[in-house]
Amino acid sequence: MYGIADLDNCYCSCEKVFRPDLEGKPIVVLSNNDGCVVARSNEAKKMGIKEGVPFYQLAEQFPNQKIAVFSSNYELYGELTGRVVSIIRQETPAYFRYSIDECFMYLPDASIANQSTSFLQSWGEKLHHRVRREVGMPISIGIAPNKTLAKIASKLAKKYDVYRHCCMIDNDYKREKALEWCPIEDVWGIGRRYAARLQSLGCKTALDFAKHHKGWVRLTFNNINMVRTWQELNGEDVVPNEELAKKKSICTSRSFNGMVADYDTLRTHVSNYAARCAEKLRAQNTVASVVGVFLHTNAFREDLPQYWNFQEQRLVTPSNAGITIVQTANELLQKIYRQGYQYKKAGVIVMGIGGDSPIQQDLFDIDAEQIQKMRRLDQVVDRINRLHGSETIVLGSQQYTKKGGVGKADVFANAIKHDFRSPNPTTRWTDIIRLNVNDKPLEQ
DNA sequence: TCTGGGGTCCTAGGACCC
DNA sequence: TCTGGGGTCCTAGGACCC
Repeated sequence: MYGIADLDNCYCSCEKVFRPDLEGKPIVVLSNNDGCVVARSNEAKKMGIKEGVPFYQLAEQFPNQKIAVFSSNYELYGELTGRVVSIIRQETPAYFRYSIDECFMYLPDASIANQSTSFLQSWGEKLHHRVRREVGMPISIGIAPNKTLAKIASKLAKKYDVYRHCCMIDNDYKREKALEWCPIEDVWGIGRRYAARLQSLGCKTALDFAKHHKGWVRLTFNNINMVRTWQELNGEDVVPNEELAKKKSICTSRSFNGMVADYDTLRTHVSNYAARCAEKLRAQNTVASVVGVFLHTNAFREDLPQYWNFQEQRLVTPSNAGITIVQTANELLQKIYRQGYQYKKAGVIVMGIGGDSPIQQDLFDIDAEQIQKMRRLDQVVDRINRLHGSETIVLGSQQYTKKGGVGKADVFANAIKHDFRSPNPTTRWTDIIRLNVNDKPLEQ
C-alpha cells in the first residue's frame, strides 16, 4: 500500500505556526516580488480568491475585506516542512519526498502483515496528530494500493471531516465511490489540456474515464502516461517510484523588482543566479557541462519594444566551481545583451549534469591543481555560508554597488520585493522569539 | 505601477550510421 | 517503372507536476 502525506495549504499553515491569532482568518501568500497569490487558507478560498491572481488586483476584487497578506518566505517553509519530514521518517518504513509539501510513504500491505486495514487507518490518524502537536501544521493522509488513488484519498481526507484526516481506499467499492466523487481535472497526471479534452469526450469524473477501454485510451492520447493513469484508477500499481534522483538540469531565474536597462545591474543579477546554480550543483555532488543564460523584456508591457534571447555554452571541463559558472554566464550575457530595452527577467540554467567524481578532464584544459584549488575554495565558502547565513561570502561580481557601502545586507537589496515578509524565528538569531519573565501571562 | 519559479517526461521528426 | 531494413542521437514542442 501507498500513503501520501500532504500539508494543508502549506505556506499559509507555515505562516500560522507563529501567528496563532490568524486561526480562522483569510490568509494569502504571494510569489516573488509580491506578484501573484500562490497559497490561500481555507477561509481565503471560501471568499473566492483564486490561485494566481496578481496581488494588485486583490484589493480591486475584494474591497474593504480583511485579508492577511504575506510575501513568500522559503527559509521558513523549508525549515518547518523539514520537521514534518523528520517525523514521517520515524513513523514509516520507507518514504519519498515528492515536493515541499508532499511525501509518499511505502506501507506494508495490511493483508500480508496479517493486520486488519483499520490498523493503517489509525496509524494515519496518529501521524496527523503527531505532526499537528509537534510542528503545529495540519496534514492530510491518503492510503491506497497505488499513488494515483492515494492522492484522491488525500483529497477526500482534506475535504470531509468524517475521515479524521486520513482516508483509505482498500476495496473496489470504495474505489468506485471515490472515482465517482473525483472530477476528472483533479486526477494526478491529468492537467488542464487533457482535462478539457476528456470533458469534451464525455468524461466528467475519474470514474467516467476509468470505465473506458484501455485501447480507447491508448488510441485517443497515444501517450504512455495516460494509459498508466487509467491503469491506476482501475487499481493497478504501475506509475514508477521516482526515488531521490539527482536533478538533470538546474535553473535559477527571477523577475526583477521593476525593470532593468543597464548592463552592470543585469550582470550582477546574472552573477547571483549563476552562483546559486553552482551552489545547487555542489549540494548534490554533481558538475554541469553546459551553462545557459536567458534574458526577457516585460511581455505584459505591449507598449514597449520586446526582446528575448537565450544562449548556451559547453564547458571544456564539467564544473561546479562558482568562479567558472559565473564567468561563463557573464560571457553569455554579454553576447545576448542589447542596449535600449527594459528587461524584466533573467535566468541561468546548467545542464548536462553528471557525478563530480571522477570528472572527465580535457587534454587541453587548465591543470588539475587549479581545479583542486577552486574546489577547496568553494568548500570553504559553502561552509561559511551554511554557518553564518547564505551570501555571507560572495564573489565580487555578485555585489550590488550601492551608496553606503557593500556587504551582506546589500547583496540582494532591492533585488526582490517582499514587503510582507514574516520573521524567521527558527533560523535567524535576530528573529528569535523573546519571552520576558516579567511579562504578565497572556489573557486567553 | 504592479503579473512566480522551479522541474520531468514523452513523442515526432530529422540527421546520421551500417 | 521499380528504390530496404535495421539502428542511434538530437531537438522542438507539448504535456504534466509542485
